[in-house]
Amino acid sequence: MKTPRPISAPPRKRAPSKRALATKRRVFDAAEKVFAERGFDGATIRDIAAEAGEPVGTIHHHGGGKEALFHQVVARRAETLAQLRLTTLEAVTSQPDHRLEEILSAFVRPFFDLARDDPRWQHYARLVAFVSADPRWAKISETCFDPVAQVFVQAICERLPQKSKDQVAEGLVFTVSAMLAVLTSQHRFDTLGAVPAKTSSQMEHLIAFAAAGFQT
Amino acid sequence: MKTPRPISAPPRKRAPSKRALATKRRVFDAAEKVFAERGFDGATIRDIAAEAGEPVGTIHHHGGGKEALFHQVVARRAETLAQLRLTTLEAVTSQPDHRLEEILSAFVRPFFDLARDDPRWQHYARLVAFVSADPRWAKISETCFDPVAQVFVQAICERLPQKSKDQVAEGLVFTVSAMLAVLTSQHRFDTLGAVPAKTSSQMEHLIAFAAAGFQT
DNA sequence: GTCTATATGTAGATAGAC
DNA sequence: GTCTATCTACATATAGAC
Repeated sequence: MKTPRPISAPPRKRAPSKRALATKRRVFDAAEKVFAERGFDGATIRDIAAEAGEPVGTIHHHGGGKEALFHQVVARRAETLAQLRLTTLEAVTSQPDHRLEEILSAFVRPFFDLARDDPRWQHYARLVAFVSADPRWAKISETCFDPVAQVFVQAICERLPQKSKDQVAEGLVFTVSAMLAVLTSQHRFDTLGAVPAKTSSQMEHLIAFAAAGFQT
Repeated sequence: MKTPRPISAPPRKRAPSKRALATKRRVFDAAEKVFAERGFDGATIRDIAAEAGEPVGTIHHHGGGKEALFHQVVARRAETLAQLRLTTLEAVTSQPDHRLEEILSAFVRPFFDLARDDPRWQHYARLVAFVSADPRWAKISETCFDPVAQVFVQAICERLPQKSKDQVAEGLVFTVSAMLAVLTSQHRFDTLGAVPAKTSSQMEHLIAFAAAGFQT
């Protein structure tokens, strides 16, 4: 049972100061970058501390241990991404004659747009790729990303009534895999293709590729 | 300059005994499994030793250090996979009216077939997924997998003359990403779809999906 | 909240007996 | 080739001064 806190008594936990919040943000940004570059096991608290310009103890204080820090860093931007995807989808599906490409774009494009200019979102994309690939983090995926994916599966099903939910889910997994490759594995394209490609056009190509695949 | 070894002098390196070769194979199989489950940084020499049922020193003796061991384990099965893909492709392109699906199948199917019954090839698939995703191992990908991928890019280009090499390379990266997802991330499909899907049908769906994407 | 110092465990690697 | 014992380094985590 929760006991309400008397107005005059000292709060159990004071609101953090502006300075403390700024420190925490620096710690999280640094963790995001280091985890993205080296993965969970390859990253060390000391690397993160050096990147943040903070002593090692501070990382533990704000992160609550390596694994808790990892969880929090992944969850931190998930809500922003989810909202952006859902409002974009809403704008599409409110049109009676919307196209499949627009639905897929609502899923893929927000992530590209965020990552295009902000290096922190580029780090986050790499982090998401790690989380998606490793069964060890399946629980994080389920809470942070699957609910929105389910909404998109539903939207695609309504647009393609002849397809089963399983077929659509399958196609979305294909699409997400390719999306993460574009966001995080530029080197793969550069070694196979003739000229280095631009991410923005890759995104358009991916949407067209996937739309054709879904409609098979 | 190489000095030829006189027939009567002792060789610099004796041929390994049958027993030594068997030990080495056990070490590599164990390393393959542990690296696949935990990634390079998450795996430890001691885990590998325990899995192989060998003392720690033996792992170093046959592997030559953690990173060298990793390289060797990835390279070990690459040649088998490459040959199987190339001969399958050969059989397809020797037919004058072959279909795009058959080319893609020649790339995707051998890996599925090997992994279907042999757990060691399943481990290897996970390992390849790790290697493909991490820029840190880009050099390994370039030597082990890119040459064959180039051949397939060429074959697809000849089948789709209206497409540029870059477009085809892009599509193949999309396809490889999705293929590795099917081979290694069954949990992704299970949480999104309604019923757990079978890998073999997923492979067929992937080929159809990708073929439609290429022909857009 | 911040920082220093330290406790405790375990990593990769090797030397040398067998 | 195989195995035991050990070296050295660095990991996470925490205790306690400020």
